Amino acid sequence: MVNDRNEVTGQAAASKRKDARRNQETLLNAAAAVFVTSGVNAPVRDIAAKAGVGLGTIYRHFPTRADLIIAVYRHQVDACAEAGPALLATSLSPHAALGQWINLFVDFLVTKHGLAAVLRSDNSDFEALHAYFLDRLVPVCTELLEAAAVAGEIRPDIDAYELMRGVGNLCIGADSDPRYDARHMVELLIAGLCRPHH
Amino acid sequence: MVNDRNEVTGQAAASKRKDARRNQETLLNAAAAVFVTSGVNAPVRDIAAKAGVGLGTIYRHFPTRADLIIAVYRHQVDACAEAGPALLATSLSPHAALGQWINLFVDFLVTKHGLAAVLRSDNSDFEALHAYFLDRLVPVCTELLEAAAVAGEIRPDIDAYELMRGVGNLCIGADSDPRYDARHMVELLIAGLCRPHH
DNA sequence: AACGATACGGAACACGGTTCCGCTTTTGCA
DNA sequence: TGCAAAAGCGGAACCGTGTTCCGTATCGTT
Repeated sequence: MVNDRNEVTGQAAASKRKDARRNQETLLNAAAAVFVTSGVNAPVRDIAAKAGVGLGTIYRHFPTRADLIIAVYRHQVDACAEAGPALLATSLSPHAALGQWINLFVDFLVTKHGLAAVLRSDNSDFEALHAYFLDRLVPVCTELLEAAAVAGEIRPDIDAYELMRGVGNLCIGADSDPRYDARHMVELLIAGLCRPHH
Repeated sequence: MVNDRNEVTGQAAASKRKDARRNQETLLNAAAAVFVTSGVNAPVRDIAAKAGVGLGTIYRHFPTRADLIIAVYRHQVDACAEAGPALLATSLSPHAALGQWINLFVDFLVTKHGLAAVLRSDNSDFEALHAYFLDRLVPVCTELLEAAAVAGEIRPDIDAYELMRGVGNLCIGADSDPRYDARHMVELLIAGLCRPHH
């Protein structure tokens, strides 16, 4: 098996034409740059322009806007996923580890203008994005939750998927509104996880 | 003062032409119906069709989609606002009253497919909608929060605006995803409001 | 050098909100 | 009652977006 997986989201691509690979790289960079300055909702055309590339090129490399977003943020999501077990391995209590990990996740979402909103767009075009985040992050969250539950620090009936969605939702519009501090709300939510005291 | 306020969102309109008033009524009903079946994001054209009316007609009565939404839900928002003081006047503890009131708000949001998302759309077209909800509900929430804080039931540093936004955000996509129960997350958030126990 | 496969650019299409304007209905006044 | 101005109406047209399609250009192999 030669392993030149690429499909769309996989990174390594050994077998494509040279210009194709160069363009994909260019696009990823252009997209990242545009996302930073104009938010994740920047028009595809803007990205094409920034990359000096035609629309067709974008859509061959990334069949859909969401695929482009996934590709751009793949690394960071993966990094977040890997941080979970790492935190659990420290001397932190499981609940503290969970808190830290959620913080990482929130940082990530809040940093990318509009990403949280896009994640939750009921627009079916973004199912792929949604799915990727979930596939990667929910298992990690489950692990952390379980550890904290076993340690008796939190209620044992919390569902990771629900929690992730809740946190993700809380981050929507966190930039672009100085009166709303998503971190604060997330903090409250995490506090609410603790066993109700008698 | 003759009080035939109407502008756009006010209901009573004594001074318009008969057909105009009839059409406005028709539109409100058609919109409400379409919102129920197709969600708040139904295309304006669908509403026009349902009402048997041209696009121009909609836009004269409601300069923007958001204005139409406001008009349709005005009553319910007002009812929710009025429920706040009423709950506080019962024998419930302030924190319980707050919980009930938030429940009312959540019910309202979750019932209308996509309303919560629209409320938080960073699309500037919906500023009016956003503003109306806030103007009406934040003061009530503030009152409830203060009462609970004075009673020593919750942390005293909770901002009503932030809380409303948080709750609103948690309700996004609550329908259309059986795995996500917004009420559950809101419950956790409200639990997180309680003074941290030593 | 030539040729087939691969990739490219961007015009064209679908769709949703919004604007514009010529036509119709209502109203107020003579 | 008759009629002109005012108020409304319908819907074609416009704009911004995502996505598709296809003729053309480029690559890499023979």
